[in-house]
Amino acid sequence: MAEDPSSCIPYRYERTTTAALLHDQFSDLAAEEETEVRHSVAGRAMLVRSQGKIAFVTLVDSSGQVQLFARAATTAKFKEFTRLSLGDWIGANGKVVKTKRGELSILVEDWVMLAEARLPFGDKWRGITDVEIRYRQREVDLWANARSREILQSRSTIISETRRMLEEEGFVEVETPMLHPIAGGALARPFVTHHNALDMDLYLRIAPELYLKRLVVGGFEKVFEIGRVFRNEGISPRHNPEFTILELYQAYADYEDLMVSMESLVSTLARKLLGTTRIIYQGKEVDLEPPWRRATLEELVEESTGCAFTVDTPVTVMTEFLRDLGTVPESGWGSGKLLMEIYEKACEAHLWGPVIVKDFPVEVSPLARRHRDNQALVERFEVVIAGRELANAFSELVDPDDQRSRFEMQALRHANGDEEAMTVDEDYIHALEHGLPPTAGLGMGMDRLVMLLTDQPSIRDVIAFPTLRPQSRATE
RNA sequence: GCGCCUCUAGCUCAAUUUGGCAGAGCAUCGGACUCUUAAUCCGCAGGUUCGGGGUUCAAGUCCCCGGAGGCGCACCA
Repeated sequence: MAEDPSSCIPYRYERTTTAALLHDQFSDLAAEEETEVRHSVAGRAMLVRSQGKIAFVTLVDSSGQVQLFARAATTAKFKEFTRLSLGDWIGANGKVVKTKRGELSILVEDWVMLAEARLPFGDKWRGITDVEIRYRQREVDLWANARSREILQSRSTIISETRRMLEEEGFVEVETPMLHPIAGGALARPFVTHHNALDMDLYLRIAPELYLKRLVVGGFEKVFEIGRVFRNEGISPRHNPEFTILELYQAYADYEDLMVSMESLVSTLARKLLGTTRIIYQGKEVDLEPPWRRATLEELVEESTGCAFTVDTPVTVMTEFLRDLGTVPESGWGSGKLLMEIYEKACEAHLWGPVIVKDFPVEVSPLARRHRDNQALVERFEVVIAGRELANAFSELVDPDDQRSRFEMQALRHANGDEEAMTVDEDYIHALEHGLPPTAGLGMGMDRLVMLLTDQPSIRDVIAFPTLRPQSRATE
């Protein structure tokens, strides 16, 4: 039997405190004061300052950092201690003291190597900035750059707080299939995979929407799911092929109810995370304090273009206008799609928000219920913050016949080459025939919410392992 | 997919508008140092300047081809 080469590394280490706890408990210690309190800490040696017969190491753990103070006379394996590399994991034990300069420290008596960092970790002051390393070797980025850790920590907090708040409101968290026989619930190109035993193609889900509403049919009056969805589209600072979505459905409610829910959810998260609703995103202030501005899509289009376009505006007029904006409309686009395009081209990016944009054309909303006052529109709203769509919600379409004709319209487009269009989902229509009560539903991109609340310009910074082009052999 | 920009030591970056011996800080390695905070000081070592071709007496620098990445546009959340 070969000997375990890491036999000098212990299998466990019993630490008695963390960096943050030490600072909490011993902040009023005077400089040069030595306590009799003994503690064990563990973490990574980030800086080593060796000075002859004494040495200092800055130890970093997930809570923060604390200094280790070693003396040749009293510290075990002192010589080895002074030769620690940046990044080595160690456990150290000793009394809690403050140095002459007033730095809280563990006066190390005994310590043990927990893992060696064999590979270099970059500039100790500037960390790592090369995106190749930052994203491809995320473990290096995470410990070289404290901010990267903080962002992922915030992501975790945002998602768990969201979950907690929804549960408090009586929502039940559920899980629905990731593998769909029909990719539905959103307008997007899916990833295709194959099931061997059934010999059938399956699609990675582009949205959990249809299954969640089937659960409402089944009697779950308030459900939500926080999970990954997959869309086979380009990669950009705001798009990752897999991203995390929150979807929730509430029976007996309409889209007006969800506007209030959104305001409350997002502003509460901001207060929890940042202590304020007045946040800074990329140098500009956004005030998330409710109520948010509410305006219809048509109002906003008029505001930014000066033209009172509606779904009743002749197709030729809007086509002409879009051409002037530099967009070539496709032949199948009706007035609703054209209006939506004008909004997205001329309007959305300029809305700093938060703005609740409401009442969309029925043509671009195949799953939303018709507006109670205008049959050409649907009761749908999007939340726009910092020029980006953060959430999309509507009063759900509950009528199976209307749903079928909407699906058929989509299927026609799909047949004409629009790969993002839906196809007819008979199982879903069947479910609606069992009766979906009045229901409101919402989808929110959690990654974008994290970007907003952590002031990050790129979605890659809020995802631990973002999708990257495979590394080519040429660079290896 | 199209446009703009970037690539130099392990890391972070220099290398004059107008080509002239490829450098610094940190990290590594050797040494000094009993209160440091990116410790300091002395010393050693460290390079296919992304790859290939061209112009030139001379190319990191100029030109062409290719590669990798970033940003913007487009689709979406």
